[in-house]
Amino acid sequence: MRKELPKTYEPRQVESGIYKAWMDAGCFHAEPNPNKKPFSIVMPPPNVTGQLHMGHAMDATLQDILTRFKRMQGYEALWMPGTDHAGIATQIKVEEELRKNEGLTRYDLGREKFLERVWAWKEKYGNRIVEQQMKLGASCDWERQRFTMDEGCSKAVRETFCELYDKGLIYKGSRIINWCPHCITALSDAEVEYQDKPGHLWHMRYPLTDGSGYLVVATTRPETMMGDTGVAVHPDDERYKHLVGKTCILPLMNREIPIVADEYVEMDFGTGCVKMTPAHDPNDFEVGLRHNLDTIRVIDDNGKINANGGKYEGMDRYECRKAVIADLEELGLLEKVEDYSHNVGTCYRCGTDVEPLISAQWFVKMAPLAEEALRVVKDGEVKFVPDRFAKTYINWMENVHDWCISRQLWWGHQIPAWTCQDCGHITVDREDPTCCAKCGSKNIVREEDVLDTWFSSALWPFSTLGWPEKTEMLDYFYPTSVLVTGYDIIFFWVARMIFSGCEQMKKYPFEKVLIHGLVRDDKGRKMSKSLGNGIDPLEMADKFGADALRFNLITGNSPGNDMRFYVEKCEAMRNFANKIWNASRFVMMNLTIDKVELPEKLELEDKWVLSKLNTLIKEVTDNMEAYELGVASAKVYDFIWDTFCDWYIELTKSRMQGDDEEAKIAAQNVLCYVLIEMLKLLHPFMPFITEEIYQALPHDEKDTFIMTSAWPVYDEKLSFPAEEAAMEKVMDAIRAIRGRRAEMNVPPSRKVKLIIATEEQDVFAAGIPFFQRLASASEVEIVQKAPSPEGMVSVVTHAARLFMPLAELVDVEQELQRIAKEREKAQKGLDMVEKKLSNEAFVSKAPEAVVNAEREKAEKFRALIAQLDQSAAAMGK
RNA sequence: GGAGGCUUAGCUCAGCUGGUUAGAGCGCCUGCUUCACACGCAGGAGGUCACUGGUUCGAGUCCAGCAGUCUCCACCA
Repeated sequence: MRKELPKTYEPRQVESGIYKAWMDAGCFHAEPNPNKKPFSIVMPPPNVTGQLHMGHAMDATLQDILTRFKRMQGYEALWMPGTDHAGIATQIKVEEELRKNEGLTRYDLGREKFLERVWAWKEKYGNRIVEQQMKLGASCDWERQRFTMDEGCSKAVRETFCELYDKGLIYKGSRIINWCPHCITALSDAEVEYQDKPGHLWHMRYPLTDGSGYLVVATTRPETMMGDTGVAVHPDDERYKHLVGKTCILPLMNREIPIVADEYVEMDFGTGCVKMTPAHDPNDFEVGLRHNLDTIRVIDDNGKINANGGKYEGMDRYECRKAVIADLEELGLLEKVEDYSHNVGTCYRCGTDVEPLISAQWFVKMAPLAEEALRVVKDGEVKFVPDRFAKTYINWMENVHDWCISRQLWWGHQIPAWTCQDCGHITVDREDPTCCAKCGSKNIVREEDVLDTWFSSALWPFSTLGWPEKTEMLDYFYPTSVLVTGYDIIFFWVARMIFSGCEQMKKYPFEKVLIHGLVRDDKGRKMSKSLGNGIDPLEMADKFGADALRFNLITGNSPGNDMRFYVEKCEAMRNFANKIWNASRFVMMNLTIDKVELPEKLELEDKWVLSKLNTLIKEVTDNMEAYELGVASAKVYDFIWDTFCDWYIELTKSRMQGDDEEAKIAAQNVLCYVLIEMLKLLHPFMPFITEEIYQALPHDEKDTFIMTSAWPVYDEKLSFPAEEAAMEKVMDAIRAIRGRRAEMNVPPSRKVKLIIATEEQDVFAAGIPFFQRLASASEVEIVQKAPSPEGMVSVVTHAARLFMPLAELVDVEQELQRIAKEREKAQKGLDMVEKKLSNEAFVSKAPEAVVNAEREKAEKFRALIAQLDQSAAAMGK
């Protein structure tokens, strides 16, 4: 059963096997269990088109750590996985393939055939990202894996749509929306990214109809002027007051348009006259409504000028811009051109400039939904970690506009609405209707559009648990415990899940939202395809191990903050894994026990390490529960490397390599015990190596896997503060000797007798073997009274004076100087502490524990100074 | 225009509810083939915690202001 371990840990050789073993044993599966408390996370569904990137890796690692931690704590822990159909992204991908391979467009195939192709594509590639997550060790309940367009989710979408429609919270209307001429679909506000782009402000003359002159309007978008249906000025603007109510002539179109007064106009921007294009600008649209202006759309769905654009018909919008300018110039109507940089909305999928245009679309009425969604966050029922993101959320939710949910795509949930060709009534139903609900006509036509992808993801926390059916899963796991995601999708997703949960379930979807930052490259740039600076997480996992990658991604960074990815850090974490590996090899070397049991008689060093471990358990648990995963992992790292490897293992060597069988077995037991507990604490972070080692160690029969074993708990009986302090005194002395020897270039191979003068003879007596092994002492003598310093190199700690007969290295003068220097340092420390203690206010106001700690500190300094003085005095002779 | 983050060792970052002699990784310097590990061991150098005030017995940590920097939201044609 016990395996021989190779000298270097080879993650590649063990990871997939371990993962398979977990899967085969059904370790990740969760079921409603009345005897356990539920813990649940729904995975942000990655796009089926997606390739795993560092952001996914971090997101998944965080969720996996939380899930594994809670599972070990005895919760019924569900991590619900799935993928997103990703409307635009997937459709574009398949369309591209179609064009490249067969020279066809989706229109050539027709809706039905095209959708068959997309489904086929999804079947072929859609699971790629899932397999990639498995490589990282994601402990999802894969049996429950969902897809936003599977039967259940589709049912949830339809139910939600119908309910909201019936409540009047979904409506169809003609509004100004954001249109992507490349993707040829409407977008929601959230899907528009604004970029500062250099442009121009063109000043154009619009002649007055009465021939008395002209107005000058300033615009960044001359190509929309064919759609102008008015000019607006500010009501208080003295320059133009006399013109309000009159008309002017729209150049190039020779259309008479009214001059209106509206407060929207800023008097001191541009010329104070604004051309009104209600069909292509949201502000103009509002003004148009107030003044009854016509709405003339001049740009079509492809971004080309339509028939309303007169002679410009058929031109691309930017081509048209040039033509319009040229024509105006020729007519002498272009007054001037200024450079002007302004924000241009672009499509978050393809980067094309978004065209605001008026269009008939479906919307979710947000104001009523936002109310409860705001309340649950403001009242703290849903908490953001870190909580500053609650502010971001609240601010957005308070200013939210109606959500445009219709998309002119084929891949997605088709809107369940049928328009009657006879009476115009719209029938919305859970079952496909055969006739108009109002007039009974069979002449009804279904909406072509599909819903925004985020409409279905908004339902994810309950649709994946079976809603709209009443299921046990829903009962047990909803609301979910925590949602983990990046700050970049708070608006897209988190906000929408919250109001959807509140509305459909009458209960918020999760209690906590753990927000993480972006993983950037080593120069702090966003990783992106176009920059080519992305680092493939799987490549890193392959090279350094999934554990090293995971540890890298969470150690030493904090929630909500971006991090930079350094390959070197992966290396360091790989080294850490190897360190654990070798520590385990040491423990297993000459292992003679089959069962781990703490011995009755514990040595000083045993109590020291157990006590430290006990503290670690408490702290790490607290940190994990507070979502301070980076701090928790760093503490485990420090304990393993420093406390366990650099000290405890070394401290056990004298027993391990000695002749006392009983002592050897005791040491083995403590070593094994501490190692296993450490591995448990590390397991959520580094699942593979901890499992691999656990399998090789004697362990509790009922825990087949470390991943199913219980999380360590703080144990009062294993707390030994006195022994901890005593051991530290010995360690201090060892460090001091090592330092002293290094300073004088005494090689470790040169063993020297050590004389320890101390009041605490018992403590140091227990440390004798350690001085021999770790401080190159040939023999150790413990005395009460210091020996003559003649021919001795000495070093002092607060608890002891240490002497080494190294006559040829002794330089009394130098020695005295060194002592003086150390004394000065100690005195400084003492002064500081004494100053505090002599401060009446400090003593009376600070907590007793703090004051006592200061007193102890003062004692230590005094002791150290006393020792130094004795040494100096002895030498002065 | 509004909101927020960041500023701590040469580099990248931790530092949770105020009490440490301010930490880590990498890098750097000096030793070491010590029988778990050179993906290692021991020792060391390196920081007025951006700046200015305030609160407090006590501030890297809280408050105000200021500078630099980054991000998000809104947006005046």
